[in-house]
Amino acid sequence: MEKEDRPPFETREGRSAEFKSRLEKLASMAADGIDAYPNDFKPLHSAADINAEYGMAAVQELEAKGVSVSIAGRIMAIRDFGKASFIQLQDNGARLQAYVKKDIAPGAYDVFKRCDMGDIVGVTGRLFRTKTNELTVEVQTFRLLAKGLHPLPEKWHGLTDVEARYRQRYLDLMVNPEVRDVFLKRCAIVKYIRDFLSSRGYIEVETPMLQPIPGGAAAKPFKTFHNALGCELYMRIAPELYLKRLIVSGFNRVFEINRNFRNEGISTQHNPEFTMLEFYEAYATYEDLIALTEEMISGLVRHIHGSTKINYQGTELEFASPWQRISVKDAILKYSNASEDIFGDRDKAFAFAKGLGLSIPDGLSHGKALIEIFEKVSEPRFIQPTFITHFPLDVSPLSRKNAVDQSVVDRFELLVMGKEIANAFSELNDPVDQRERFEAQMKERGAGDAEAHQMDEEFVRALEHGMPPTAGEGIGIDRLVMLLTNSASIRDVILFPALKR
RNA sequence: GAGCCGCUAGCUCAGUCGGUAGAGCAUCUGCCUUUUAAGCAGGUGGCCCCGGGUUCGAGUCCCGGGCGGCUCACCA
Repeated sequence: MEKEDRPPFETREGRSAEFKSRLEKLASMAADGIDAYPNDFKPLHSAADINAEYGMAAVQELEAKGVSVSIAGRIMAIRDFGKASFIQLQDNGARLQAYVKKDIAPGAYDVFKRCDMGDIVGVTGRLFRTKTNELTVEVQTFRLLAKGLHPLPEKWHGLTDVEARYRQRYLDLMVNPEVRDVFLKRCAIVKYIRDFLSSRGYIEVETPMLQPIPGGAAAKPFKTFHNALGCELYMRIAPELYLKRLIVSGFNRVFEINRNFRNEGISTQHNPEFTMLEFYEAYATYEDLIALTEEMISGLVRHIHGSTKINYQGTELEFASPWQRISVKDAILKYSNASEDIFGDRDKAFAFAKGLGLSIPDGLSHGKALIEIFEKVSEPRFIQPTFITHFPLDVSPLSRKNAVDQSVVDRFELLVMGKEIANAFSELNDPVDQRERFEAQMKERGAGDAEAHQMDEEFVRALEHGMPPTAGEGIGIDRLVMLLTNSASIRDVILFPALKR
């Protein structure tokens, strides 16, 4: 909409009575020469520090010391007594009460009377304890630092409308402390992982998000266009092929924590952009990564929860290692009445899959059919952390073949609550084999599999320069955070999840 | 993409059988100088998501659409 089409700011439709009343207070203060948005107030203390230092201090101790503080924060509650008021200030997630009395600081009181819930203010004064023993600042000076024009969500119920919480996440974070906690935990989780890998000699890198050929996973990409280059580019679906180029380059251990983009469905488990950790270690195998994964994640769970046991949506999960291991084949045999010959005979696999009610296109590869069967009969059964190993060759075009059974690869997926948390394999570093795998993928692409991997000549060329034997792994950070914060939806661990409009 | 559910005041929610649209909090006015969802009295505030239809009359019934949630499908 053009500016001219809009009614003036003050009278714009949809503005609440509160909004207008606050604008009037702004005007009244402007008339008195009070700046509603000054930037020269420097708080010397934080609410958290004051609580930590004096939260336990006795009344006599406070009075003897005469502790003066200056803090800033958002007014979250006002209890007004006419000529004195208690206000709750929220500062960086911590709260501290302040007491504003007319006779102590008449000027301050005059400004305060034109402040509202949600305004950000700065106060100075001495600490004391109220009758009910609450640590409180007796306000000597009071300044408005930023006027809020909208009322806060209701103080008791908070903001519960899910859509409003996602669209106006700042309000959600402001008034729902448990939401703030989720994102603080997310930060701690990512930091732990960074520190863990860094301490093992991994270097953190950033590789392209805009890629000419989207590779490293099977997924539908977002397409975009670069004007100056005059070419189509894709938002990455995985960083894998670039990280392996770095292993070729001589960085023996690299990792990246960053966004991937997949143009697919949205659900409680899927957001179009999501955060992935990928790490690659030269001279390691997928077996080494099993050990590393157990150590990293069980350590992480202990770090975040103080124990390796967590409760996720009513289910007890035990992360103390070692975790269960089972091959795709054994998992199918264990949880279905499949006969062993479905693994050697494509037609039998298809017949069995159809018997399960799976609709699989005729062109599908044998291995893909087996994975469909696995996902249907076995995957949901793995609640406790479990490594699923030895995936079919043709669903793993970037993995190294198993030395004993050439129909499977040296790969594992980590399942928790029946959901994939990690995916790792010994990397394919034979450029001839890699080219053949890509060619096989292109054939499947031609047969109608839009997610089959594309040929990436530049990547093969890098392998042709020699990549050391390497193992690599990807861990979905959002899903890991969901587990560790007991979140049912991925949107609860993403600050601004994808929404329409 | 399909099925189910939701959308009413700034927020949280009622709204019966189709008959003048409600409460609590917030806000405004008055009283109140130790409150803890402070209290008391009084007031303001509505595109009932949007568009059609049925009806004397629609927040309510019917049809279509929008946005969101959950489940399923796809995917990590």
